[in-house]
Amino acid sequence: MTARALANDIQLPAAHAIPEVPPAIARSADRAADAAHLLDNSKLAEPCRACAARGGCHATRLMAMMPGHTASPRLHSRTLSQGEHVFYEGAELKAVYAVKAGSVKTYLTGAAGDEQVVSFHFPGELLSLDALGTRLHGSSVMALENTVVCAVHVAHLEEYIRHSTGGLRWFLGLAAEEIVRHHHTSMLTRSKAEVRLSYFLLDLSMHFRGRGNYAHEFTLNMSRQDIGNHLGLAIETVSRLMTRFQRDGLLEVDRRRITIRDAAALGVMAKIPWRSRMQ
Amino acid sequence: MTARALANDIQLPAAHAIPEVPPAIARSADRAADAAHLLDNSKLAEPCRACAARGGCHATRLMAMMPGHTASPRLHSRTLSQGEHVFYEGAELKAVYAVKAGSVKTYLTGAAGDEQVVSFHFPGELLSLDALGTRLHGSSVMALENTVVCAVHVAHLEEYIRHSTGGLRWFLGLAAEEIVRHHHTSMLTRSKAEVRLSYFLLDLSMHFRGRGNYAHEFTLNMSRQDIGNHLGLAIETVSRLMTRFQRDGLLEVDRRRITIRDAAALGVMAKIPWRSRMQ
DNA sequence: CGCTAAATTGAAACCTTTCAAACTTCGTGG
DNA sequence: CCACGAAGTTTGAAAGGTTTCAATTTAGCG
Repeated sequence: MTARALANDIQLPAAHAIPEVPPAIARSADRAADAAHLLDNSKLAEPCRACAARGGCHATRLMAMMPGHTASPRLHSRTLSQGEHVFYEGAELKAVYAVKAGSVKTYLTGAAGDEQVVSFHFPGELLSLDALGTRLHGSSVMALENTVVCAVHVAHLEEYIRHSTGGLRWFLGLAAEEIVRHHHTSMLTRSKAEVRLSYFLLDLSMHFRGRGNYAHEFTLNMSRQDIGNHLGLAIETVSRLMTRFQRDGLLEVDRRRITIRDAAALGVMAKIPWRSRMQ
Repeated sequence: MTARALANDIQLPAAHAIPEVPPAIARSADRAADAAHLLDNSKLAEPCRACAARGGCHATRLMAMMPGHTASPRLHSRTLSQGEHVFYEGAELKAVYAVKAGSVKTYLTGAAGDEQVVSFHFPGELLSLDALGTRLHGSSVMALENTVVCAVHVAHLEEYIRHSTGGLRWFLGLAAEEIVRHHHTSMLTRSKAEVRLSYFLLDLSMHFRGRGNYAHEFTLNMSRQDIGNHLGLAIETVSRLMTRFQRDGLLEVDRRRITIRDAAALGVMAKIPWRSRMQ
């Protein structure tokens, strides 16, 4: 692998610039997280309300199953700065995490140290579901900005699914949703660059709309590098397409600020079927 | 969309050559399946034993939860010929299906009638998990050869997860496995054609090995068109790569019969990490 | 045995990546 | 508060890989 190729990969912050992060390090990081519970909730509750408005916020669900959640929920929360990790691939699963505020990226590390951004996650979404089988994290999660995550012990999750009303249905729906998302992204494999990027932007737009924000105006929390890596495109291609989309009046780009001007045309380009959740 | 582009899409058999299959049709097909239970089990049991040997056969799990499974399991089974559908996208979910014998492909239908092969499934695997949330099938499933599927009512599945020992753990693992598979395939998005195809062949090889068959010699149940569609490659590219792989001594290709000659080299080409389940 | 579908092979067009360089932004330190 | 350096982004030009178009060969089926 050339140095050029590596340049398109994720850059770990200096403190974590270790070729292979040993499980021991990751575990100690998790222990630190456990110690950082009993956090101020005034700020945490805010994004959850936004999620609840949507009715599909998984974080709210998880909050509801925490002991004493109504009055003053004692969450096992953790704040992260940009670049900090929630957990590393290979680490032991100690809890399922929900994003409370901010945003994160999930990525895999290849044999050659190269990395692949699998997905981005926003408030209300769960993070470590892929570890429920092996009990080892199959991916790493890094904060894209100042972020708050909430940890729920797996035992609590299992109890909730097994005994709570609607808990099982909730989880079945969650699993199904994950698979459907997989199906959608797999359609991008055969698509051209413009389809991938337009789909990505619209998907993001719908995410923000679902959270009660403007759908046509938002800021990208991730770098061009992350976008390109995630979509399987060179960052130059992403940049060029952004420019072209703006030239064609589809959207306005100001650094990481995106304004969608012609959502319909963008939808046609993304080849989004009507039945899809993004209409 | 040009006629040429459509040529790479799935061709429905004449009997089903309807642009949009109405849910009514799909539902009647499901009803026919329900009527076709009480099937001969002598042949059905065989692939299940093979799965049981592996220890991870979901069909076996599901069989175990059927009433009276030990002596003469009364399975809601259904036999399909090549080209027949288990269910169509948009149809109401009536049961979760497991492949008992044969093989199927799962695909989505786009707005323009174009289609995308999402995955292939073999004995022991479950099919309609993506419908557990909406209770509507999010994808269509077609038999690639003479195939037998077993239907398990969702209520039974839920009861099993909730009350049976290890049932929940089993399902959590299943969901996690699905997500991990998603992660792996998403790595192919940014890969070149040779990586995609070599990964596909090795993945298939491991599938067969897990089922007690030879890992280095197997036959492709699907057409080049299906392979190309699934991998996001033109069928010509698939064909050319097959030829090249053979020329380079990586494998031998005789029509749909594949013999892997140099699995190590193929693994290097596929960039498979050591920790992966495919070693 | 002939027809039709599937698969293979060749050549040109197209798209994306790669290489290279300039430019902008942001954080840090003077 | 400004300057500087590092990182991120944009833009151009050439190289490479994949698709498309076209034609041929092979296999499957009635």
